[in-house]
Amino acid sequence: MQIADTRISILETAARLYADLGYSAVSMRDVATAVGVTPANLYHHFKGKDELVREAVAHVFAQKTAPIADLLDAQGEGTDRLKFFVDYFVRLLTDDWVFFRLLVRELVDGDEKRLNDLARSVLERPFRSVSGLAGQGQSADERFMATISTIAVILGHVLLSGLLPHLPGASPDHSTPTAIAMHISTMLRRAFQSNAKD
Amino acid sequence: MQIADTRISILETAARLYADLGYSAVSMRDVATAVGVTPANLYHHFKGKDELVREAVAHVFAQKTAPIADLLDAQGEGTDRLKFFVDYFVRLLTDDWVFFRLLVRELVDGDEKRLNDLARSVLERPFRSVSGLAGQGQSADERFMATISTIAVILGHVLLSGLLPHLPGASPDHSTPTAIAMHISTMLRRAFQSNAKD
DNA sequence: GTCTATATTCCGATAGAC
DNA sequence: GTCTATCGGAATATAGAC
Repeated sequence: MQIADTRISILETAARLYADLGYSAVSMRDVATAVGVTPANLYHHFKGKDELVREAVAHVFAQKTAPIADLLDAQGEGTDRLKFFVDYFVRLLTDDWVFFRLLVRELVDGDEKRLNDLARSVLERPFRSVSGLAGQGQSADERFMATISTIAVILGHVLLSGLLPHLPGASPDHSTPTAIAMHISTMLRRAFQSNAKD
Repeated sequence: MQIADTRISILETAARLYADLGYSAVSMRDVATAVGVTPANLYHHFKGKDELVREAVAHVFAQKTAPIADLLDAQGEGTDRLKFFVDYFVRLLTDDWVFFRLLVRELVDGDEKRLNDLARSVLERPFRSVSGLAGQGQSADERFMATISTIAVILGHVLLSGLLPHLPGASPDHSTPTAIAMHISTMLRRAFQSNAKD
């Protein structure tokens, strides 16, 4: 389309700036300048900064999370669905720096309402899909914790990826999505498969 | 001591505010008011906001991380040092919300220099101590990744802990430090012990 | 729907008295 | 070492023309 949809342009530019610098570090002027409009224009499309932040975050989450559960559910029973989820989720977080940083910012800064929105819009469907993949022989509590651990280890790896070059013994190969995903898959398989007793 | 050390008081108050709200959301006025001094006083003790932020973060990290490696190294060979580390680190992150949030903020927002400082001041010594605990029979690369995974799963669990009540199947017991630490220890033991082949 | 112009508040930072 | 007073600029937000 030739006529740019200003509202969408504002949302995506704002989301990128918020992801990089944090909400409070980005002014309405900054967003307006980056989009190429005046600050007053932003107030035509959004009530104020709070609304712009909320809608920018929701815009990114809505775009990125819709495919996750669909792709998971489409996997046949014969495939390694846990490995598929790990590969997909690692790749999503490492490839889309905006999504990852907004996700972490919401997890750290979000109040109860925003955490609830986050749970329902981003993590609930993948959570349900993964719940059945790990620790089938265990109790409901153990399966719940195993699911959390699966998401946690992926999130933690990506969060630490920027730090790896500064730790002793690191090599560039350790930060690649492929290496991370492969390591996590192997680790989770060992941890949660066939553990009748220990 | 009766005479309050204003500088220390500024550092600790600032660190708490920065942890809760983020660096750019907290003004020098906010810090001064919370401490009970005037904004001009802050500029007597620190060159400006940048320096105050850096020193406040460094102050918290220096206090909290010194005991970690010492305690780890003091553990005898016969004890379960991996379990000890997991218990200690989970407890540290869950009990000290200021430390945890500052850590995550530095991981997400830090530039190369700050990440390097973070690696050396906080994570390098525990990293070395943990490196020998998991996956003894494996290659250097595998042990490196296993160490990262150990820290990652703990970090991820704490990061997700605020979200658990909003996920299906959760109970309050899942968010307790004891339950988290126990689950992670069991998981890591299964994942990294005695894996000659699979 | 986008602009110009502006109101009002808040920001980081400094000068100088005590 | 702490204060009062203040500067110059940037923040969010609004009014009203086009």
